[in-house]
Amino acid sequence: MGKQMTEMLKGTLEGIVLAILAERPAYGYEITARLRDQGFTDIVEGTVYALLVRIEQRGLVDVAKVPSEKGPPRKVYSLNTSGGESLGEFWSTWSFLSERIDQLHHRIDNTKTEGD
Amino acid sequence: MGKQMTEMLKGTLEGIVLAILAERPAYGYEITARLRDQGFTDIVEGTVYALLVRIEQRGLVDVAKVPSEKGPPRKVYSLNTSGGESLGEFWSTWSFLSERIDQLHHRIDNTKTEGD
DNA sequence: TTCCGTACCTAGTGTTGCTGACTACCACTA
DNA sequence: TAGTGGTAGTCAGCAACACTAGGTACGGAA
Repeated sequence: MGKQMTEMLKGTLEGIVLAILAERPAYGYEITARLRDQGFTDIVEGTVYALLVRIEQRGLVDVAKVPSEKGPPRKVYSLNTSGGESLGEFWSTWSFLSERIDQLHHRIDNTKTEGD
Repeated sequence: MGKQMTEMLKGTLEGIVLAILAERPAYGYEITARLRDQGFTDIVEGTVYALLVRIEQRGLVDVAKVPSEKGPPRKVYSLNTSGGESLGEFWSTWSFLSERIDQLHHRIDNTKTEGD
């Protein structure tokens, strides 16, 4: 997907992962797989794990170790109250940015169309 | 606006500035002012100038020095063909990301509402 | 035993926006 | 003359974050 996507994910990937956890608890390997299913094919595990460490240290998630039949124990993350608030802030920041960028997009379309 | 916005602007601010230049050519100080008018109150001049240097080095803009009555000469930037293409890539990357995040947002709303 | 899929972790790198300065030009004022 | 404020651009250093490119560990299949 390229460099542009990489840069654009900064700041949004955390929100995306929080949102995924808001749907239901999940562990790192699973989150990576879900991201890939949703089209973020280039996201690598290392990125997700580092992100999970960060949000755990900030206390946005609760962690439970669950044994797996197919490998090492899973660290299942679930969004707690603090994480829910953080997700709320993410949505408002995202909305702010999203609205302004969409405004720009439409203004430029008009500029092109009207040639003014 | 906080740290979250700072991170989220990484990767999008360049596209925003390209979009502003697509409306009409502008110089750094003016771009900063326009950004502030549009609600990006915390964006500082240094950030914009550094960004302009980058996109100039990548050949996305043409530059013209125009004397100013009120200070040093202005560097007026205008989007060239290459910049237009880059802006196009920005829109497609943005659309991709935007769609997926909005999908997540709606899914979570449904999760909350239906409580399932 | 070796390989593969699962599951997690880490050191180092590059890009980017911010902080907090600075230079330079001009007009106005004490 | 010196000082102030608005305009216009530049720079060094910092923090945050996604990526690169590895690594460990477990279990089952070849």
